[in-house]
Amino acid sequence: MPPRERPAEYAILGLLATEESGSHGYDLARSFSEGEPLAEILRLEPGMLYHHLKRLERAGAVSQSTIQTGSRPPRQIYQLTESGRERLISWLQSPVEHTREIRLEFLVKLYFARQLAPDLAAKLIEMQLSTLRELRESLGQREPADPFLTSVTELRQSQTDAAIRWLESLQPV
Amino acid sequence: MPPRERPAEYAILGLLATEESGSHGYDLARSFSEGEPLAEILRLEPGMLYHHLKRLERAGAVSQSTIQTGSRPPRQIYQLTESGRERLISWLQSPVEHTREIRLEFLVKLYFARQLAPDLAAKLIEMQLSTLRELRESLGQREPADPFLTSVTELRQSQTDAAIRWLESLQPV
DNA sequence: AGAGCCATGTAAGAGGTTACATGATTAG
DNA sequence: CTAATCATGTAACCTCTTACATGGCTCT
Repeated sequence: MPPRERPAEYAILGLLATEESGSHGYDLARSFSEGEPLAEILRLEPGMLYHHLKRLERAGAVSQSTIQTGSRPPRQIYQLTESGRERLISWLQSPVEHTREIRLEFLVKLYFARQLAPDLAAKLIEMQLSTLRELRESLGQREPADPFLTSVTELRQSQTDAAIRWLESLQPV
Repeated sequence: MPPRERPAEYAILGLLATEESGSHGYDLARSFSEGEPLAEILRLEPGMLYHHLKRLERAGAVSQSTIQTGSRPPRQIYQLTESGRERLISWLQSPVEHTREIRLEFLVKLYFARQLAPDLAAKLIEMQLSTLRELRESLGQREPADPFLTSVTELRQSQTDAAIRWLESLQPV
């Protein structure tokens, strides 16, 4: 699981973190369907959901057990493992590096950080702020010759400024 | 070629639009390599570049001719067709629909619109502004019950506001 | 009786990344 | 003589999207 972002998988871990007794695919799918807050920031079709569950199981982040339900297809119950919980927590404690990742990755982190531990959310916001402030600093120091690249930099600065101001507005919570 | 964005293919068309006599893959690749302004907004490795060229040829947007260069592998010269030019122009005249597409798609449009025809760039900026203003309007009318969704909406509003202000700063040009 | 829910997936394909294959030529 | 440049690609591998397959059960 290590390589990249894959926010969907962490969202699954996040959902399982609040379900002591585990949960099955169809159940998790509901959290990603229309009307649910998560669906506003992250879309996840059944096909991919089941795919991610298999991957997480192979990676040891969740454990799987089968429950017969009579006539229906048997439920695959997934539970967060200790290793899975550690990965989740460590992910929730790392800010995203680019402004464009605020809209998806960071929002997912924030959503679960708030649910699992409010102080974790506060720390996350603080770290994200200092990351973006550093980024903003480095954008300010560029001096491109090309007028087009000047515009590009100005766009990035203004997007980053907006994200910083938004984060600051969250902070007093 | 119709379905989706694929800004890289339009960037190729854009480069060919300023080369009456056509250009070959290796040559185009230079425009996407480090130090070039395009590389700041769009990365394109050789593998994908050649792949796109084949697609564009199949779609009739470029025409291909082979030139023997003695010992080296023969150059494949690509030229923009009339149909290709029409697609490019029509693409340059359509604003992007979401704020997140400003950073890539819109910047590519702006880059080539400015090079090909300044009045086209002015029109593009104007249309993009009205699209984003409409979007901003609709974001302002939401009233989510959930405090988390309120934050999400505030983030989107602030990002859209920043993009609008940036576009306005471009306009007097 | 038919619609929609439960519950799991597979299949096909679009689109992209990274790395490598080839083989001559030119620059240091 | 070695490294980089020219010039074309292929191969393997991911990720995600969309659509469908299966088949019983529940509600109206």
